[in-house]
Amino acid sequence: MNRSASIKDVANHASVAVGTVSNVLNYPDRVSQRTKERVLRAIDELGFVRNDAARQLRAGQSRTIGLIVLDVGNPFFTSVVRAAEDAAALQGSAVLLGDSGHNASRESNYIDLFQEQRVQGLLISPVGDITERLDLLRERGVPTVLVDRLADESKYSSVSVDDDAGGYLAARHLLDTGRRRLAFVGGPTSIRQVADRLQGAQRAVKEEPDATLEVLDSDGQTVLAGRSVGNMLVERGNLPDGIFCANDLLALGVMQSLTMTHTLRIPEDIALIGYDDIDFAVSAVVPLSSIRQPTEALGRTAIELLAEEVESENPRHRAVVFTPELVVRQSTAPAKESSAG
Amino acid sequence: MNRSASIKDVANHASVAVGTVSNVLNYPDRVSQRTKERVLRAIDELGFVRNDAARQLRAGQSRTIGLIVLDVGNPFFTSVVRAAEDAAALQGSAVLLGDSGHNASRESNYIDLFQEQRVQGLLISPVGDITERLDLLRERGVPTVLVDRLADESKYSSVSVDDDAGGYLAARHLLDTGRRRLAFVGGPTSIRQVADRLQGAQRAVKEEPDATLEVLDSDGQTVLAGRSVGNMLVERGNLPDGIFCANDLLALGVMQSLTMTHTLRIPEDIALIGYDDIDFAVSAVVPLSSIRQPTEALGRTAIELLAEEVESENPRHRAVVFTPELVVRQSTAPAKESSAG
DNA sequence: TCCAAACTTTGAATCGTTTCATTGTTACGA
DNA sequence: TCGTAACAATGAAACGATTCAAAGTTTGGA
Repeated sequence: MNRSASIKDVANHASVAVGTVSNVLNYPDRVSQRTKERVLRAIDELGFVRNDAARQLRAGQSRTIGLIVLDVGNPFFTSVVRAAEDAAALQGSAVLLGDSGHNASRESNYIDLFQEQRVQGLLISPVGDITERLDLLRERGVPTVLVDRLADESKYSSVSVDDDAGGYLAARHLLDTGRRRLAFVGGPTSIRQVADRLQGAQRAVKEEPDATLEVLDSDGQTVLAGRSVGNMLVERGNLPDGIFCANDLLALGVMQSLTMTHTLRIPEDIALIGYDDIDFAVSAVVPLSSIRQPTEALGRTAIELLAEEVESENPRHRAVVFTPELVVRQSTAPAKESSAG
Repeated sequence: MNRSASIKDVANHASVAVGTVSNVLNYPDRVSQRTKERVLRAIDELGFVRNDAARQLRAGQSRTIGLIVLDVGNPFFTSVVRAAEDAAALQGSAVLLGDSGHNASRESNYIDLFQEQRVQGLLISPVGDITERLDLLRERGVPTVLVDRLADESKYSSVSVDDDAGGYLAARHLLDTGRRRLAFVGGPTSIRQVADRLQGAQRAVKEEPDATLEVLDSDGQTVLAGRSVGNMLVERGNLPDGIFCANDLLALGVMQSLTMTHTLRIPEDIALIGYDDIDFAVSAVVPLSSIRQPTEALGRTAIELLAEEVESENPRHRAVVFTPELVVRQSTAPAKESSAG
C-alpha cells in the first residue's frame, strides 16, 4: 500500500546485486539463465515496476515526445494524434498530449511542462508565431517539428498539407464533371487555409476559358454559416452549378438549404464538394464529395522528422508538404451524359 | 545545445549553495531578497529549467494523473478530458492522456506506462472488466476512479451518468408535448447504455395509460443505421408520433429519411429526440432536441474523487451519479395547441 | 558590549536507476 | 595441473532535486 518495491528490494529478495537486476531488465543476454529466472520470480513476487523518473534522471533524457495541438476535438487533429502515437510507439517513445485550445497561455504552459519533463522533442501546431520561443527551446536541446504549418526550412522541419493543391483538386473535379459556373464558399480569407484553397480553385478555373468562379464570403466555418449562404443563394437565384466549400461543415449547411427547397437537386442541378472529409460527409442526405487530408501521414512523418532531429547533432531541416486526396461521392456525380466521370 | 543547466550550475553561477537555489524555487520566503535576486538572475542567464525526473525521484511521487478514455475522438470524452485537465491544473497536477480506442491491450500498455511514471492516480473508462488489475494497482499505491461506469462503492469511486433517468427524461418530454405512440430506436440492447435508456423510457410510458412504446432495433449507432430504420418506418407506414433515439447520430439518420419523404413534417407529424447533444444536433435541418450529459461535471468530479483517494489513507469510496439534462429544440415542439409546452 | 532569538545559508544524504571497471567463476586446451 | 579466455556477477558512482540538521549571520534588548 505504501512504498513500492525498488530494484534494491528485488536484488535482496533474489540474493543478487542491483546491477544484475538492472541487467536482467535491460540486457537479458548478459545474465545466466538460472539467475535470470530467480530475478524474474522476485520481480513478480514483489510486483516491482520500474521507476521511470530514476531511469530518466540517469539517462538524462526521457522516452517521451510532447505534442501540442490546437484542438483535440477536431477530427483532423484527433487523427494526427493517433498516427503520431502509433509511430512513436514503434520507436519506443510515448506521446504526451497537450491541447492548447487555440490559447497561447495554455500552449505556453504545456511547453513549460514538457520542458521540465525533458521530452526528447516537441511536435506543435502553434497558436501564433512562437519562433522565438522555439529558438530558445532548440538552444536548450529540445528540437521541434511544426505540424500543419509550413516552416522556413532553414530553421525548422515541418509537415503540412498543400491547401492550394486541395483547392485545385476540388475545382478541377467540378470542372471535369461538366460544371462551369462555380462558387467558392469560405470564411474570412484572412485564414490562410481558406485563402490557399480559394487560390487553388481559381487556378483550376483559369484553365477553362468558359468557366467562372464566384466567391461567397461566409460568416465562420459552421453548418449554420453554410446554411445562411445557401439561403441567400436560393433567394437570390442565378445559381451556380457547382459549389466548393472551404470545409465540410459549410458544405453540409449549404446542402441543407438547397435540399429544403425541394426543387433543387444535388448533384443534377448543383454539385457540391467540401473539404476535410469528416465522418458526417459520407452520411449526409446526399453523400458529400470532399478533399481528404492525409492525417495519418502527417502524424507519422512528424514523428520521423523529429527522430532525425533528435539523432543528428546538426540536422538538415525538411518541410514536408503532403498533397490531399479527392474523395468522390454522390454530391458531385456527373450532371449530364456528355461530361467525363 | 548539449546538457542543460542543473541546480548546481545555478548555485555556482550565483555563488550560493544548492540548497539555497532549491529554497528560492520552493520556499522563496526563506531566502533574503538580495540572494533571491542573485539566484533568479543566474536562473535566467543559464536558462535553467527544473528537471522533473529528479524532483519526482526525490519526492517519490509525480504531480501527474493518468487518464485513459475509450475514444478521444468521441465528443463526450473530449469534453470530459478538457474538464479533467482544468480541474487537475487547479490543484497543480497535469493530466497524462491515453486513448485506448476500445482496445484492451492498448489500455494495458497505458496502465503500465502510467505506473512506471508513478502517477498519483488513475482515471479510467475501462474497456472491459479489469477490476483485478485495478485491485493490484491499488495495492501498489495507485488509486483509481472509474469514469462513465458505475462502480461497487465498497471497492472504487466512480463517476457516471444515469442513463435510465436520461431515457425517462426523453420519453417524458415526448409525452408531455402530447405524443402517445412512441418508438425507441437503439442499437443492440446488450450495450448497457442503450438498455438503460430504453428502460427509463419504458418507465415514463407506463405512467400514461394510453401511451405505447415500440422498440426498433438498429444495426449500430450511426447515421446510416438511423436512416435505414427511418426508411423501414416510412415504407411500413403506421408511424409513431414520437421517436426517441439512443443517440444523436441515429436521430439524425431518422430525420434524414423522414424529411426525404417531403410529406412528413417534424415536429408536426413526428417528434424526434436524440441523446448526447452533439454539436450537430443544433445545426440539423430541424434542430434536434436531445439529452445532454454533464461532461464537465464528470471530469471535474472524477479529479476531485481521485484527490480524496490520494489524500486519505483509507478513503471512503463514492459512486457519484449525475442526472442528464433535457435540451429542447424544434424537433419536439408541441404538435397541437391542446398539449403542454 | 554581550547574549539570545530570529533569520539565512550551507552541504551531505537521499530517492531508484544505469553504467562500468573490477572481481569472481567456469571451461577447456596444453 | 595450470593458464587463459569467456562469461557472470558485483557494487560504487553518477544523474539532479529536495530535505534538514547544523553552522553562520543579523538584530535588538539589557
